[in-house]
Amino acid sequence: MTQRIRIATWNINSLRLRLGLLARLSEELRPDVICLQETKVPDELFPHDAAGAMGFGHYAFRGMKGYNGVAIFSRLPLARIEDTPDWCGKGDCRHLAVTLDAPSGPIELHDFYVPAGGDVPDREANPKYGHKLDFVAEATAYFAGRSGLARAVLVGDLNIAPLEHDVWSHKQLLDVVSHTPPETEGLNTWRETAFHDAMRHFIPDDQKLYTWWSYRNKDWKVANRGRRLDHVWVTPDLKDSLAGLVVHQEARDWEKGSDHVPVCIDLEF
DNA sequence: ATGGTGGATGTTCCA
Repeated sequence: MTQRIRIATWNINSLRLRLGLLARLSEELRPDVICLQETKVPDELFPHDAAGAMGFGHYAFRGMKGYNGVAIFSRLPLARIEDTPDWCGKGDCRHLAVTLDAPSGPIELHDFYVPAGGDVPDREANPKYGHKLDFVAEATAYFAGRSGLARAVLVGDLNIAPLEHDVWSHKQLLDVVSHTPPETEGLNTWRETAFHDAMRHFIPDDQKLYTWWSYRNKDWKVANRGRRLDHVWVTPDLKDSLAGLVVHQEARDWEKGSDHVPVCIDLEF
């Protein structure tokens, strides 16, 4: 008897503003677990009724006022992993880790929101860019120290498009934050510590693949100047369990939608 | 070379 688990990741860009669209995502894609980023809701204002109303009996969240924020809604029981680093010592709410109680056995799930990094790709001129590179380096060191990590899934808005065909124009974006060599090399090194790129498992490297289109381009579909900023990674032992990928591109046309679209991965055991 | 849009906040930050 095979067990299928669907895990979704979505930068929702305000949980409270888009509760209705989250319900729509839940109905259209029927994920077992949804990892959210940019919830932009402080913990004391978290909408506690939302998860249950959408059929998710279990949830965890870490938010702050105005910015950042991550949350996980789940049909499977989950236990929060508490002893995770305070990345760059900033107290930001950019990472949530849980253990999912899946029928096939526990799965360690990491939900990340990597700093966007500002506009100028220069550490000196733009401290946000340095923060982004430092965050990636710290995360790399953390997972490098987790030797033997298995049955783990890492998802989130990593704010870096690492491959040539993760952006609409590799050459034109080499100096644009999200696709500069220090970022792409850093992200690839992080992934290689312990993970396999689950999206590129299904879509070859030479095919364009995007999860984000800027709000600043009105006719996003015509210009199609997208980037793959959202990612799903799995430890190598889960590679043979990968059973499907959905990049829910139509969500970019939802009324008052996010600039990111949901991504789902299916695991079959 | 610039500005374009959107969310939370509060007269500006962040993306």
